[in-house]
Amino acid sequence: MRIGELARASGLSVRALRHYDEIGLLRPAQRAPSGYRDYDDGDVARLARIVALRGLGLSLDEVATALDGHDVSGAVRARLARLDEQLAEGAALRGRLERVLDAAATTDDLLAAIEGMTMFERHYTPDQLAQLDARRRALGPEGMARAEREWAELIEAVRAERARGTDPRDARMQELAGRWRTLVGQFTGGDAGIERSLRSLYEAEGAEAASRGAVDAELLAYVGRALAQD
Amino acid sequence: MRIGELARASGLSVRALRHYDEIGLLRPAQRAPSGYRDYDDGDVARLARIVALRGLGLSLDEVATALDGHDVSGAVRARLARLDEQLAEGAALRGRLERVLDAAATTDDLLAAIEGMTMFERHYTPDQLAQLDARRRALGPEGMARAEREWAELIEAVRAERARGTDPRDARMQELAGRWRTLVGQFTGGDAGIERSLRSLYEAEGAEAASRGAVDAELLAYVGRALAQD
DNA sequence: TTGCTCCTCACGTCACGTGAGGTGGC
DNA sequence: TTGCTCCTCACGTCACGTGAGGTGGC
Repeated sequence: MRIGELARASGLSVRALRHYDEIGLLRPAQRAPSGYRDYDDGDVARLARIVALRGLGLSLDEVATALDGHDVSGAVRARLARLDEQLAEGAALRGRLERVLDAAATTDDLLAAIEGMTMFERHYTPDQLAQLDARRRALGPEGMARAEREWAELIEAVRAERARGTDPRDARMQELAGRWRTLVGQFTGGDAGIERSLRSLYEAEGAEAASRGAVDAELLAYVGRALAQD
Repeated sequence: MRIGELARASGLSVRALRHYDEIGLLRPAQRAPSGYRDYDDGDVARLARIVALRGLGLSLDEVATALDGHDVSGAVRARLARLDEQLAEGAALRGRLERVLDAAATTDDLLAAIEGMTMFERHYTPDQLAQLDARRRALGPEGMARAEREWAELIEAVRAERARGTDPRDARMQELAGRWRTLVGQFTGGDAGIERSLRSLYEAEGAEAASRGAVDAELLAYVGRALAQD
């Protein structure tokens, strides 16, 4: 059997068969005096196994090892384990892509969202990220929009008091500090680990970057003084 | 900012940054007289976006196009579509791997199962494969074991009648032909498309290969004559 | 002068695809 | 002699890792 015939029969390219020869995976039984490769029945049978194992996503190296060492089922099990990892990673990435597209209308928003997400992922553990995500989903789109509005109003109100020079111990500021605590609690869900990660995020990245420009270090310090009054 | 510093800050390797320079993705703003790369704030900002988009699984080419053409969200959407395809393929492969491992105890069984599956996949459409799979799952493990036993007994009985020279029109063979029809019907579920695919499988691959050695062409012809009696 | 950081080649990776240039078989 | 099939190099792919051999900066 010549190489073109075997290629047609197997659905592989002639180049692929030459490659298998080069790396020693499938050496034809003979060479004609002209130099033509001559495959026999044993070669055809071996190729069938090669094609089968390749179809399961094994590398040529793994195929060679499996066929020669006869631990095919070990190789298949290893492949399954690897595939499961890949699928898990793929699913995680899919979630990220969808969240990014959800969060962003413009290109700048989108890049900001990606960068924010990356920053987030540096400071929260995968478990914590899953918790936060679950809480967001529980809120639903209107719930999230409401939370964002509440934060924006609260920050605006604090900024105004600060501009007026209100003392942090003043009753008006104490009321705002109470609302602040409630909203933070809504975010952390009262989880101590998430609180710690949140603090580390603000310390490492700075208030502006961590809040995506919503607050600055001075404003946060002012709120901090009001919170410290209780 | 020199290259080592930027590498530490970004978490990339020095080599990767040089590579980005080589392909024009991130050219440092300046070179020191010594030839040292000198990155400025703009470079750092661009790198942040590069890292962000790479983290979503875009190729460097796509990252460059997205950043220069400003269609980042298009690129992200395209990536999501590609990822969905990959995940679907991965899920299909996972199913194949599990079925293969389920079906096979020894290495030879396993290779036979893979080759049989590949042959199957050449003759049935994906929809038909899904139907067959659903029917198998509905049967459950005991159901499948029973069906296999029934086939084995039936084939043995037919072989015995043939060896004795029984006429296909004989009542004993007519009874066996009836059981044969029932079992085939159980497999095809009465679906005409699957019947056609089954026929094409046997014609193209031959009775022995198609039945994985359970029957040969002569036995099948003998049963065919009995079935033709009605 | 000694470490440290930087520089430019340039090969290797994986499984082939794609020519280029040449020869055997009917 | 003419197509067809085959042959052997050898480069290109993707995103770098990994030396080799050499030089600037404190």
